[in-house]
Amino acid sequence: MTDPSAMPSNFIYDAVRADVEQGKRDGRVQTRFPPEPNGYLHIGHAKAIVVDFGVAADFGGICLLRLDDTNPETEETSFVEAIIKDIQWLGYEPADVRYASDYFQQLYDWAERLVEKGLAYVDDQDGEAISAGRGGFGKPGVNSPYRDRSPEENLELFRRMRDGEFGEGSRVLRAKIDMNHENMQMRDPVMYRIRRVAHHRTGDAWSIYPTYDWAHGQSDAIEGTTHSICTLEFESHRPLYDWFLEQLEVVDAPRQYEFARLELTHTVTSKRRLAKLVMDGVVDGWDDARMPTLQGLRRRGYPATAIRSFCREVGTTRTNSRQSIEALESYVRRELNATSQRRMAVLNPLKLTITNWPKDESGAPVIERFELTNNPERAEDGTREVEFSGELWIEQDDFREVPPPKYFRLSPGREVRLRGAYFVTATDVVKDDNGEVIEVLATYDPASKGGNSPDGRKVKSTMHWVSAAHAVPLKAALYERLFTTEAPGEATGEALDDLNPDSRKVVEGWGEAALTDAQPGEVVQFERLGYFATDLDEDMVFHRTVGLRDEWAAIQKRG
RNA sequence: AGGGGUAUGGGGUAAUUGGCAGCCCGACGGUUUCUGGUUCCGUUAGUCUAGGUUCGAGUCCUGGUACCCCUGCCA
Repeated sequence: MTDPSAMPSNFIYDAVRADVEQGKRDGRVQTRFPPEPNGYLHIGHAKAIVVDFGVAADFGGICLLRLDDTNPETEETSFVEAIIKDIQWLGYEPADVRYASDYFQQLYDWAERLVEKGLAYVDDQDGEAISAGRGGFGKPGVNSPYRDRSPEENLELFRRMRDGEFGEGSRVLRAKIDMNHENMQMRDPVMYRIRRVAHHRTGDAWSIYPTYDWAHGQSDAIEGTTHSICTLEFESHRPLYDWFLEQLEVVDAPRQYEFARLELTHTVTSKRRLAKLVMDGVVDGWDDARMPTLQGLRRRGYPATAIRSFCREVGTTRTNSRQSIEALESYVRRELNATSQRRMAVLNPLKLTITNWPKDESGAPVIERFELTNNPERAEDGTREVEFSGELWIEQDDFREVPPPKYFRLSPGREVRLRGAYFVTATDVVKDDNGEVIEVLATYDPASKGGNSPDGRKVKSTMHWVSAAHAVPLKAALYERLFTTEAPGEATGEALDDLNPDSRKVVEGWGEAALTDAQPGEVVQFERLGYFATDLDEDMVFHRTVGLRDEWAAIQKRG
């Protein structure tokens, strides 16, 4: 069990702690993460995973993965595989993998029991009639004309439903509760419907399928779940959850607790809308680095640890709220700053020529090698060797012919440091026919070798660079927000209206040779440019994970 | 309209259950720095509202207000 002082402070932990201290269920704690295998996991699921697995781990209990596969029309085995992988990537290992479909027989037997007790009946009405009969808010419902069938007749009809004697949609099994109940969920909810669709696991074995309400609590009970944690929209289902377990006389029944789901600015988590992005070709796929799916975030280079600590930090409450995407990014930066290797790369190259750079006997420019630190936060990461010569690439942003106020980088007459190498002073520029600067001429101070001047003079800026003769070509995918508005979907009701056409831009640049050693999926910091993840598939393509906090950008913004 | 929930600085979230409103993100100012990154320090600003109980209220009571969820044979 985790040290209590290190545990999150919220109502769920309070409830679980109270149960444990009172010795309920022998102090056992068991949770489950119950996704429907009809799509990929996204950042919203990450919070549920962190809560479900976290509570279990903190109290020395276990957490199962249960695929809630009660609707055969939308579910696929491929999603199951992806879900398991994503959970493991996040850093959790389910104590067991179960399926609601494992319990179809038990669920069916229990349903017969309710029929026999007169607590469930077969309704021959169609969906429209059932809906109409349910009444409305403040308006009572009316009993189905089939509500008072005898248990014997119901049992016979229910078995014939199971045996596939009736057409799809022609009959349902409903719980017999109260058509006048103030809670709509209690107005004789449907427990089984007829579906002549192959199920991804049970095939054609069943022609009736349990609904969420009938399957969920009972599955929890079968598994021995003690605390069934779900999101707020299921709150009104809780009385029904309890009712079923009570009628079945389950001892030590699980209890349901609801928390607010995670919402993020600039982020869509509706499965329908994400699917549309994929279908319309707006993104390359579910693992496109702009997608909020766990696969997308992983491809973008978000560390699983950052996602986990973010989810812990936002907490578990019953208050609907929306987190800013910047908050998530700040966790990503914190993690990456501590762990990522530093490399120099130039995305918008501008040539810098050192006019007083020496040549060797053959007339070729001298090549020097410098040892550069891999990570200033972590000395044990060591150094790497980088070639330096008189022809370099620097970032276009790092030079201004006419420097604005507070601009510290290179401009004519100003001296700056090339990181780890020399002090250089810009002396002149070369322009093209349009008057654009295409080359900067500079002189270097041989005494400043290694990056410090023996006379102790200071420079205000240190810039990154790559040697033109030694640089390797690379591509970088730069990302802007996929959605322009803060809360897509709110203004128009349709997220896709707010799409940002410039959400991805690919640029070609130059990087130091050491970048070719980066492992697929590894995130490196391009100094001053931000964090980039090496692509898993393509050669020398980097995804921008997040930028650096940039004070100069803030100065510019302020004007 | 009926039922169920929720309200704490700009955003998020705590408060030993009636006892000094704390923390994270951001913003701002300074510090450190061979990354305008990082570090460190500081500033800013809050209990939805109107009453009530109390020595004392974010917490309890009463009345408002705002927002969320519920009328699938989805989950």
